[in-house]
Amino acid sequence: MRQIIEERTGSHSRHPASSEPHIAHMRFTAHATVLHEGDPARRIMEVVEGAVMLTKLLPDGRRQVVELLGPGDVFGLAACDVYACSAETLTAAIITTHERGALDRDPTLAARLLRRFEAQLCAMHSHALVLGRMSALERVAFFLLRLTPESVVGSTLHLSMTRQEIADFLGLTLETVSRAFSELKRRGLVALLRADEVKIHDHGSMRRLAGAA
Amino acid sequence: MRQIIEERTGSHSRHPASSEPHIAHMRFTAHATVLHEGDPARRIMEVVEGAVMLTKLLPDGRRQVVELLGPGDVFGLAACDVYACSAETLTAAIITTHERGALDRDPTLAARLLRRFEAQLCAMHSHALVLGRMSALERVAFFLLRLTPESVVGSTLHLSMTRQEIADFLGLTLETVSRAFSELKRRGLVALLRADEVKIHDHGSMRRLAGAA
DNA sequence: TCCGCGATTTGATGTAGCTCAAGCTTAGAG
DNA sequence: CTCTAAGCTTGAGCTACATCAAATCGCGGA
Repeated sequence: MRQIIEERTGSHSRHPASSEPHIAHMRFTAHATVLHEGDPARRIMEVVEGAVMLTKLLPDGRRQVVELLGPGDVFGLAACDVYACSAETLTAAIITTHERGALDRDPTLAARLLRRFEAQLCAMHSHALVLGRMSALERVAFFLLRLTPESVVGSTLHLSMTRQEIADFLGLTLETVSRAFSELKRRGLVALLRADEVKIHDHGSMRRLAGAA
Repeated sequence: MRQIIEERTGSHSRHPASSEPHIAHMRFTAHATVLHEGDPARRIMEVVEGAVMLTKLLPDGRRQVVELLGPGDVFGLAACDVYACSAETLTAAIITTHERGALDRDPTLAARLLRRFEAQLCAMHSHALVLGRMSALERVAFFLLRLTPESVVGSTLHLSMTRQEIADFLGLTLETVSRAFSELKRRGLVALLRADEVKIHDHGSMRRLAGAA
């Protein structure tokens, strides 16, 4: 069905499409680097399948996971001519790319990306509220409720992120994230089947914690 | 030159275009509410002139200013069918609106908005890094360096926001913002001509504080 | 099965920024 | 010019989260 041309693994996949502009889809393993903040921004990318995180670094090494992406989401953006964020896969993933010029030539593509940008911008607005104004417990509750439908298997959520990655997404430390999970468990709002498998028991309380958003 | 049809003042201007879809441009005074979070999302809006802030509220009243907009920036977005943020003018402003359906019909408009969405999404990514990982002093330095060119008069910046608004943008309290201004002044990085007029003396140090971004 | 290592949890202590509480500054009205 | 009120600054103490430091868990390989 889908045209899969290349297989990329590990972290050796820097701006993979730049040298082979004809490639339509690329397959990545989990924990692969798709592109680096600061590299020349040649193409716009789209998640076809899997999960990707966008990160930004400060010179001293502090990291922020700025966005979590699922199928349909767009990345590889640039304010000037270099990528504004790095992108890493969280799971095995399939990525497709578009030439930047194609946005002007292909109105259908433009319309689709426009819709997706709107959704992603709204998600960023919510995230700003989380980062700027919510307590640690509220942030973790919000995070669990916002996990993509893809990560829900039966009634349990599968987190494909470490505590450190969650912490970097929520603007916390890994210890604080861990304590928040324990506190939610202690209060009976969730059960931790394993470190990366969560079952939500009390959706109402969780939603109240997360700001009823 | 520009077609100005309506004059709106104060906070009585709720989704002003919804009942008069033929209106192209609207003029607002400073501190006017352009639209409310949660109202039906009928139109997409664009800042023509002036400055607008987008805010989100939590049920208990905590507020986050999620985005600061200048000429060309787009707002009035919705993840579902209601506006995700409220919008208030910071200065006198001129706003234009587009029917949501026009995005599909008008490829030129779509292309323009696409470019702007990309820029705004990149700005949100930076803002996430600020909110999630920067100290109070760094946030304020970042804020001062990112003020729109419009607010720069000669060599001094004119802040059209109160300490509370800046605090809500940076995820701080107004006291902490005030202390950060005082600290920057004490260190000789800026001069405070008035509460709302700042002159940057040491751009290098400011840029270093703001993460050299 | 046992071992080893990375990830997680938990505990003890430190601190940046929040909260509460005065004063101070400034612009606008009378 | 004086008065007032809104906004700003500064101080003192508190608290949520960070930091530092051990355990403990759990999975892949021998």
